[in-house]
Amino acid sequence: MIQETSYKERKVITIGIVSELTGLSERQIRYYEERKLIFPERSPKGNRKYSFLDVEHLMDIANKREEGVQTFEIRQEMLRRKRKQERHGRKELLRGEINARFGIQND
Amino acid sequence: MIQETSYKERKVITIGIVSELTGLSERQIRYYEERKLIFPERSPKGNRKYSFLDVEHLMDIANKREEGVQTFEIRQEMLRRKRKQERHGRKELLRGEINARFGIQND
DNA sequence: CGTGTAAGGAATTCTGACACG
DNA sequence: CGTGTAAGGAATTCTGACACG
Repeated sequence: MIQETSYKERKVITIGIVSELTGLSERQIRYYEERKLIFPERSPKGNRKYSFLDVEHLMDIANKREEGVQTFEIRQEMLRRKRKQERHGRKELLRGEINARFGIQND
Repeated sequence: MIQETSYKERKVITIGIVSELTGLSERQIRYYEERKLIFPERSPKGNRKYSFLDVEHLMDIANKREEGVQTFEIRQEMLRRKRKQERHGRKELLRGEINARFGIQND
């Protein structure tokens, strides 16, 4: 858990390779970024860098698009899922704090 | 085990990013390839592609070099380790076969 | 809306070579 | 031996724009 971003999350893949990996055109990949579906980092001189997780997201997006789902709908789903996770995260955090004070001692 | 090369082994990182990640110059990285310490794949048009595992190997190589170890020595160590692993692999395979015929039934 | 494409420029990468120690 | 560097070319990536449906 104290790990610094695992392989899956590290942004190290250039757009050309992402294109090969996903089968999407560079145009499409850049457009999905414009629509805020994907968030590459940038190298010092401005080149986009993606993670394996980004690649997986892009493949999910590609599937949704094939089903005719529009980008703004995909975005809404993403945001909904994210908010849900945040609520879950806060709940876990709280559980941890309560345990720390009143829970079972294990040290 | 039936997984197709995990994130760690997939060759998707270009030399510029490997250079950033390892602190080595591109010249050094290419030279270590020439000395057969590292084996990038190539994109259709000839660009080198590395995996995270390659990046780790390069960092090990960098450490060895700082200690003054020469590339051919690093190579020898690599080969020794590899042969040892192969022997181990064959042993495990054999153990599996023996078990399959004479071992405990578990199906 | 989602994607293709031509345009022009900037950054990346490649190879083979010369240099130095 | 290990690494830097300048050289020239090829491939990559970037942005903003026009096109089409």
